[in-house]
Amino acid sequence: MSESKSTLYDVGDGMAGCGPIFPEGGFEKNSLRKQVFEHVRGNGSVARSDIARALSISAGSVTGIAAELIAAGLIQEIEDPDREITVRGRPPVALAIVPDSFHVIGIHLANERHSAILTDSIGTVLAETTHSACAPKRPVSDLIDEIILLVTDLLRIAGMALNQISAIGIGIAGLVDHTTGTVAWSPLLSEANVKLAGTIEARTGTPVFIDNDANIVTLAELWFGGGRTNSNFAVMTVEHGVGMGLVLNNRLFRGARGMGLELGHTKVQIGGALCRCGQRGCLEAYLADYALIKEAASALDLTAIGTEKNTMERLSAASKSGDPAAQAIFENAAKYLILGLANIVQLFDPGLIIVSGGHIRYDNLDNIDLGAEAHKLTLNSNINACEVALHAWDGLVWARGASALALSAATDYFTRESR
Amino acid sequence: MSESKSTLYDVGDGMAGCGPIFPEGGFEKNSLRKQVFEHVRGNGSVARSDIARALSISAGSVTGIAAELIAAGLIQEIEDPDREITVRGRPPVALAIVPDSFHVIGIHLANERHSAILTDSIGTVLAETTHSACAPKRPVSDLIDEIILLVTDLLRIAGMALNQISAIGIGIAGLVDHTTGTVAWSPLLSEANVKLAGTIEARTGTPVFIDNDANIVTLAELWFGGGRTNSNFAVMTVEHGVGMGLVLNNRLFRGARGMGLELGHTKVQIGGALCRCGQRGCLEAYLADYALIKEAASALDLTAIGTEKNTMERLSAASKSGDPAAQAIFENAAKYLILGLANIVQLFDPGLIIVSGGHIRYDNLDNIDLGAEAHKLTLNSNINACEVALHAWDGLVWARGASALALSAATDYFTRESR
DNA sequence: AAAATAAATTTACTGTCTGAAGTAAATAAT
DNA sequence: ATTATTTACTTCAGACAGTAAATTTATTTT
Repeated sequence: MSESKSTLYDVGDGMAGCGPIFPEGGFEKNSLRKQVFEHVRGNGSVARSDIARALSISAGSVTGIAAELIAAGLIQEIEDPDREITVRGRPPVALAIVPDSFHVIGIHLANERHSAILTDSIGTVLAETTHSACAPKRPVSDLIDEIILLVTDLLRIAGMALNQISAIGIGIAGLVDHTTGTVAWSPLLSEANVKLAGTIEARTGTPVFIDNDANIVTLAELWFGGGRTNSNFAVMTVEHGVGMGLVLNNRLFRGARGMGLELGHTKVQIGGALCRCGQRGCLEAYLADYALIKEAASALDLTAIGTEKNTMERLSAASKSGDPAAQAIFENAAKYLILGLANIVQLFDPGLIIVSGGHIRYDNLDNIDLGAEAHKLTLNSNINACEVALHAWDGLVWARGASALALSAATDYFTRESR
Repeated sequence: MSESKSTLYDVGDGMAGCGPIFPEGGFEKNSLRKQVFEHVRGNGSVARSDIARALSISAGSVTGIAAELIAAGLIQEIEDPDREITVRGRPPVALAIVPDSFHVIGIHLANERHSAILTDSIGTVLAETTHSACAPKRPVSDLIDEIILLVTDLLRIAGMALNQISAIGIGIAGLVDHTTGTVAWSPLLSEANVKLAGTIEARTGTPVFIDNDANIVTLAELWFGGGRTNSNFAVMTVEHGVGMGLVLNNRLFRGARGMGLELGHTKVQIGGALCRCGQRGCLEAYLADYALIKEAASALDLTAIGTEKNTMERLSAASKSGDPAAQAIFENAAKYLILGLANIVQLFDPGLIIVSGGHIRYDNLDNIDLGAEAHKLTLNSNINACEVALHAWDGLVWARGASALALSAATDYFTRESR
């Protein structure tokens, strides 16, 4: 029975390349062109012979595909930076992504503020901007104007034009159908079933892809975070609400009908605490920021002063300075966090759960071995315990995740068959 | 917002063919050979031109593939049974599976009795047998002897030899890793981490595939039950324990590491009722047969007389004849059943949940609109309500599901590329 | 009998990938 | 210095899956 542990990742992983690193000989049905491109991107710089070995394909194929990708301006031969150990034989020639072969934009739309970044083809952020957004529940046309403003601003900062952008990824809170590009419902919109992707696509002439909050955080982990080296992992987000995302086989799992994975609204108590969704016993009602604030309002005198973030900070400070009521609130929340983790393990059995979000800055979670605690609540016949990691991102997570959405689409486009 | 409903399926669906029916133009990456074979099997009898249209492939490919499959003895041209409406043009020639092109065996191993069936390539049961099994926790060698006995018996009844069997599927309670063919833990075995598939394979010289209880019930639904026409559905089983299975895109979902989907041990109450797994608050502890029997023992005088099945029948009879304590027990269980359904909807959002098991014969569940009740416990922004169906199978479900496991493997083998 | 129609087959062709043979560029041994 | 060895890369014929279009086949309608 292996050990479980909680670790706190730094932002970024300091590794070469970006994007998921596919395990050796992954049984992808993808075209070799895409596999080779992704392998180069994932590893930073690799020789043709390494690619052939890693992907178990013939050397001849690699030569041909590399030639095509070089001709298309997507990859290039480089001087191998870390090459000293001279062995016999013809020295390998390292291949690397041409960073400015294409560019994408990632946008996050939220209640208080929108953020957007512009990245090159390896995900390096070339420009970023944040606009405050205070009007909740606006009509679509207003939101579209805000998006266009973000894009214009970003392009101005980067000194680029719209036609240099290959794809735009958008993350938005609510129920989003990624495949159709529709927002079924969002706290930001007064209308329902909005074909947001299509509209922005028409306005910008650029392919647009949208997904919900939890999925883009998960994509951020897969492309730039602790999930890069894991083929299978879950992400649990604790913020204003509670969400989750799942990566299976290096791919974002979107469930049967694109919805689902609403961990925050699974019931953990019959007739339990009242949730903002109007029902009782939702996990969120015991764990999310708004639930803690509600408790804080009755237990302490932190009544409705300042923003949610501000209140959480004060509650956290009170807890850390020894206030028993504040401590009790966090302790109770931790219990339900562990219960949520245990249920994820029981249902999905991922090897790793990344707990992501600003929340974890407040609780004293570093003192708790979340993995071990969750393991206590799962069938002990579950031989391989699940690792639990905490990951405190900065405010750009969502925009980065959204850019991953765009990067992935652009990759598909540029490496598609029979060009 | 669409209506939700509960329906009670009859055993079998009375449709032609067997196996999942893939929706038109499904984006399978499978070889055309397999797609064509599965389309013919799923539809009973189809013309070449229909296949080409349904799968969006060229008529030429169908001709070639059909020729190969006919040469291999897998399919044949038949007189179209229901063909009267004569239209202009060359009449289509119907293709159908050759039923005795290959045969498989499906075995279910359980505490009280083992069952096994022998089927042809379209899943028609040619022979069945049931052996009582009373020794719990035996060493592997004993279980293997029992399996060999089942197989020998079955072959004798069918008048066939082992070398005429293309694959054997085995379903067993416990934690099973389908990919490696290992039983990590089972209530039937005194040992752990048993390489059961490999051992039986060596003994019989036939490919063997194993999976757990819940997955083979799900396979039975996918191949022979109400799930055939649904690409995405979940199965919830309520028996001695509570389990679930999930079909995504016509394929059994086995999660990240082959384990998972342990719905019965997700926690629905912190510090709740004691479960047989030793923990508190598991869904199973409120819903499974053993939990109800435990309650019945204290509320009524049904103390430990007779088998579990017997006790459940008496409890059910008491409830139906108006005993308030018995009724209260079932009412409480129904609440947790609905909670379980709601959590499945919230996490997986399948279009259909099939509640499968003998349990549903006892409760008065036909009076409850489970779909509507579960929908009350989910986010109402979940636009498409989930249908809930009850399916009372006979005792051969598991053996049928196990045979589907074998059928699917045999199909892969016979339709594989470059034979 | 001829025209129309639909099904099935044949044929030429495309794109992807492999395997084997050959070329290039370095180090090691003599 | 020359030759052998080793490894990286390239070239090319060919297998294979699949398509699209022309052709043949079988039937009904006129």
